[in-house]
Amino acid sequence: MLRLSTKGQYGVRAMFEIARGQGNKPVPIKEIAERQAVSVAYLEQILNKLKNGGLIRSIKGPGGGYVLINKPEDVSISAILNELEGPVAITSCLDPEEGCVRVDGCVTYMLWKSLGEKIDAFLRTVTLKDLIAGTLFKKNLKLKVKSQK
Amino acid sequence: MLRLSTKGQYGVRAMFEIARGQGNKPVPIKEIAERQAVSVAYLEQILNKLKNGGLIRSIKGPGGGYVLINKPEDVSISAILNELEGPVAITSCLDPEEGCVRVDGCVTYMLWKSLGEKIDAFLRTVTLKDLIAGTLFKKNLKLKVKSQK
DNA sequence: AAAATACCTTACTAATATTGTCAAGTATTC
DNA sequence: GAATACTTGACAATATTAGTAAGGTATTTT
Repeated sequence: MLRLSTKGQYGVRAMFEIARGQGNKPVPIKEIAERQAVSVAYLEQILNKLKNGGLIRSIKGPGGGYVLINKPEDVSISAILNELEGPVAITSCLDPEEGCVRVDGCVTYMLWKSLGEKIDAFLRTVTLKDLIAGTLFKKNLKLKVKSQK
Repeated sequence: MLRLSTKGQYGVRAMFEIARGQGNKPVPIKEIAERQAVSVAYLEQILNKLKNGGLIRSIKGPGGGYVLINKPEDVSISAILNELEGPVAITSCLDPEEGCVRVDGCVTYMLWKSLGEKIDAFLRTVTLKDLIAGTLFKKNLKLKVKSQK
C-alpha cells in the first residue's frame, strides 16, 4: 500500500542525476534516460514539471541540458514530489482540491492528517545532497520516533 | 500523492464501529454500512478479509454481527491496513512479492525503505482505542521526530 | 546560415488498479 | 421454517498510471 507513482520515483532519480553533474556540465536528457532505462519522451514530461516548478532550468543547443537552480543541499525530496504529484494526501478529505464529503464525525481525520504530516516532515529532512553522499542510511539511524504514551 | 485506497479507509472505520460496540452486542454489517454510507456488498469484501486475517469474527443468525477478536488497545491501524492492502511498499522494489528490477546502484532504495518503515512505525503506535478515545490529536503532539543531523 | 543538438508541447492509448455491483448461495437463531 | 446475517465468486464501470508518438521551437557550433 501507499505506492508512489513511477513519475515521482523517476523524478527523484532524475534530480539525483542532475545534481551529480552539478559544477561540471549541464546534464542532457538523453543521458538521464539511458541511466534510468526510461524513455526520453516520458522523462520530458517529468522534467518539464520540475522546470515549471522552479527546481531546474534547461540550457538549449549542443552541450546543453538540465541544471539545478538551487544547491543539492537545498533541494528536499518533499519539494520534488510536491511538484510532480502534489502534496501528500492520504485521503481525499485531505486533498486541498477536494475536501471532506462523508458525514460521520471524522473519527479518522486526525489519523490521516497526522500520518501525512509525518511523511512530509521526513521527506523535508532528506535532500539531494544526502542521496549523493549516501549518508541516508546513517542519518536515518539517528532519526528516531520518540513515543511518550 | 500516497493516497490510501477506500478499502483501507473503510476498513479502519468499520473496525472503529465494531470496536465501539465492544462489550455490548455484535455489530451487524448493515449498521456499519449505514453509518459509513457504503454499500453492504462492498463492506462484505472488506470485512471478509479482516475476518480471514484473524482480526474479527462473525456471529450468524438474528442478533448476530461482527466482533473484535482482540481488545481495541491491541489492534493497531498498521494491522488493519496490512490485512487489507499488504505491507507499506513505496516502490515495487520494496514489495516482497516483486523486487528490484532496475540496474542503477539503487540510490533511492534506502530513501523509500526508510520512509516505509517510518510510516509503519507510526501506524503501529495508533490503535482502535486511540480512535475511540479521540486522544489521537493530543498523543500526536507528543510524538516528535528528533533530527540530529 | 545551416546542421546538429536539445528542449517543448499536446494528444493519445494501452494497461492496471480501484471501486464498486450483482447473484446466488450457506449458516444460525428465534 | 422464516428471518436474519454472513459467504463467495464473478463481473463491470471508472479512474489512474504509465508510457508513446508526432511535430514542433530554440540555441549553439561550425
